[in-house]
Amino acid sequence: MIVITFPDGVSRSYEINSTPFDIANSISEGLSRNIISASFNGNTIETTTQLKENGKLIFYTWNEQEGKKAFWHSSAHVLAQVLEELYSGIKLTIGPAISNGFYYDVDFGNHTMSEKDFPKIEKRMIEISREKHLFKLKSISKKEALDFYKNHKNEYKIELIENLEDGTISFCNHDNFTDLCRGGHLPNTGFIKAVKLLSVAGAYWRADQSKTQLTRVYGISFPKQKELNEYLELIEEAKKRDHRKLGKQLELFTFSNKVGQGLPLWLPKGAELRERLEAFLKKAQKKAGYQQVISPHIGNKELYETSGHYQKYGENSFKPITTPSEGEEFLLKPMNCPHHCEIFNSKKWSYKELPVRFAEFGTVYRYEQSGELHGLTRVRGFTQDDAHIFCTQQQLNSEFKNVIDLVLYVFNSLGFENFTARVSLRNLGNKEKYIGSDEIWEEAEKAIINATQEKNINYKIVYGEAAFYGPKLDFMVKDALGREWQLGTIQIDYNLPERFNLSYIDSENKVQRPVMIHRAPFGSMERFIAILIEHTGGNFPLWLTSNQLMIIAVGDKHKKYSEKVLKLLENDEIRALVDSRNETVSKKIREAELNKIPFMMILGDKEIASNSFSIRGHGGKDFGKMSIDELKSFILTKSSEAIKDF
RNA sequence: GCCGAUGUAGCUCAGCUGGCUAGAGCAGCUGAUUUGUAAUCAGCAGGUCGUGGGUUCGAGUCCCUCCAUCGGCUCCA
Repeated sequence: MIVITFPDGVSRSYEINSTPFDIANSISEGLSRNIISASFNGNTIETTTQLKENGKLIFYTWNEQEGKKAFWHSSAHVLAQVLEELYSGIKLTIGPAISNGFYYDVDFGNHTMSEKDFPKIEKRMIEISREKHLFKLKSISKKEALDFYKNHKNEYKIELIENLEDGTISFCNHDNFTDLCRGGHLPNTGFIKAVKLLSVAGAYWRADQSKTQLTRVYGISFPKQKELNEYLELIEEAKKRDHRKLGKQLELFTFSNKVGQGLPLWLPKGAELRERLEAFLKKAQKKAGYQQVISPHIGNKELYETSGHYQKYGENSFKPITTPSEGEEFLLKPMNCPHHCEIFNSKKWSYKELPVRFAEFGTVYRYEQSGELHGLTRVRGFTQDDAHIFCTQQQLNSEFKNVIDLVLYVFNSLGFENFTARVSLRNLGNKEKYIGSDEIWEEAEKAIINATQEKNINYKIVYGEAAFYGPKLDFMVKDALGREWQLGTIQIDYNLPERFNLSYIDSENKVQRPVMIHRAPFGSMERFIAILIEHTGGNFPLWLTSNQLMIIAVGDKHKKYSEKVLKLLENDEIRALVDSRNETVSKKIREAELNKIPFMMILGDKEIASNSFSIRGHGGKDFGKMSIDELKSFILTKSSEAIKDF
């Protein structure tokens, strides 16, 4: 007998070699029907794995992410089976589950594959699923595994197996299909009731640009057709919140081929929104002891050679600008830090003056690869809400924590609750990508992790995401379609102070090197606004929106009165507009709705006579009648409730 | 940059296997209407069918080049 412990702490005894399925069945038949996957002592296992020792067992159903993973991973096996069936001689590589669905990377050889082929593949996947083939996992020796794939001439699988240890290798079979796999499958294919292939894309083998480009087929599957339909509807809804679409609709920004790819043009409404956000941050930064500085849009090439940026990025960026003077070269500013270092160097500093914090909404230009450009989230010209803090080693921890507070203040003020904090460290296997000694890096990494822990922020460590000059704490937020973007960032840097020979005089009159913190709570104005648009669906907070109220004059004769009301509101800094066009009230309401204006005032004979005005909220909410004074305090209160001072 | 897809009026979209002068709705302009909580009516104007080349008697439609956009990959100071 073996003792199985369940997540609720209850333990029960079972025959040795019982499977998770047997155990679930002993609890309830319903459970056994729903279990998709299980984990035993922390390892993912099959529902048919025989248990041979005491341990902790967790069942996974479709309701758990783990269950979905097994479901989708199993679906990837079925996809691979169909692809092999339809395209002879292709080579399979890997086919994992992802957060929404699965993909399979395939070397199609001479075959071509496009979205037109999806329907027949989906159809065949469903046919196979209906046949309820069991997923059978079996251990296999390294030699047998290698022989199998040598026979299939599949160099990718061979490479994978060569990196595995003998004794840990398994194959998964279902129907007539076999794949190298470590497990985590459905009991049988019959669970898969609905399949949708989503896209084809190129993907490099082992994520390495120098290796073969494979074809990646993305898909998603569900236990019920209804759930697939709901998922597709959800995607359609999410696409309506796409900032590129709303940016056009709400006339916030545009692009022009004549101006150039990835170079956003801010329209009046977008510019106003952006300036309001800048003012919001400037105000908080002033309280936090920052000083504004201004630096030019170009800098001498030497500046970036000193910083190391030119060596690192020069070849893949905008080329230097030459001048009539022989050998003189300037670069379009790709970052603000070197300029701020030189601002720091403009005088001699005493330890008594530190920390010094230089802030600038600095516009920078980077030649991003054409395929990477994406609306406002990835552009070639953008404005960072940048600042650099120069401090002593002793001040580093508290300065870092203050910056965390500022970032959290910004995120909270804008309703970004679902962010993740990422500690971005070096890829230790690729140290030549980074400048600075190990000691310096370790010190900086320790400082970031300490400060983050002291602030009680949940974080995950990701290797290989550091900047080349130092580690970072990044605040990641998802867009409407679930893609993750880095917004806020805080970076510790011991390297640029060295390279720019920054110094201050300490209390013992000795020359010391300051530490530098780079930070940008928004990240960039462009990306932040893009994500803000997607999170709010274009319904910006009242304190931020350009137009808070639309005064809708019922007829021509109410125009004058409307304008008088407008003046009164404007006196209290309420942002309103008058719509006195020769159109019906319904049409004017409709347009205010489409423009996502938070409040509408209907102004006609009745209102003028009673001196109270009918207020409608965006979406049709009726706020009843208000006097001008009531309306003023209503809007001002609502507006200030949403935003607290730093 | 790479893989795949797409590109028709300011916007959203029709235009079947190549065949009359390229269509519609919204927006715009003009006029009528003076309006009460999500589209008043009529008329007008608006397009080198992304660019350049080719095939053809004939190209929005087929082929090639380039440009841009979209989904990924790679990259992201």
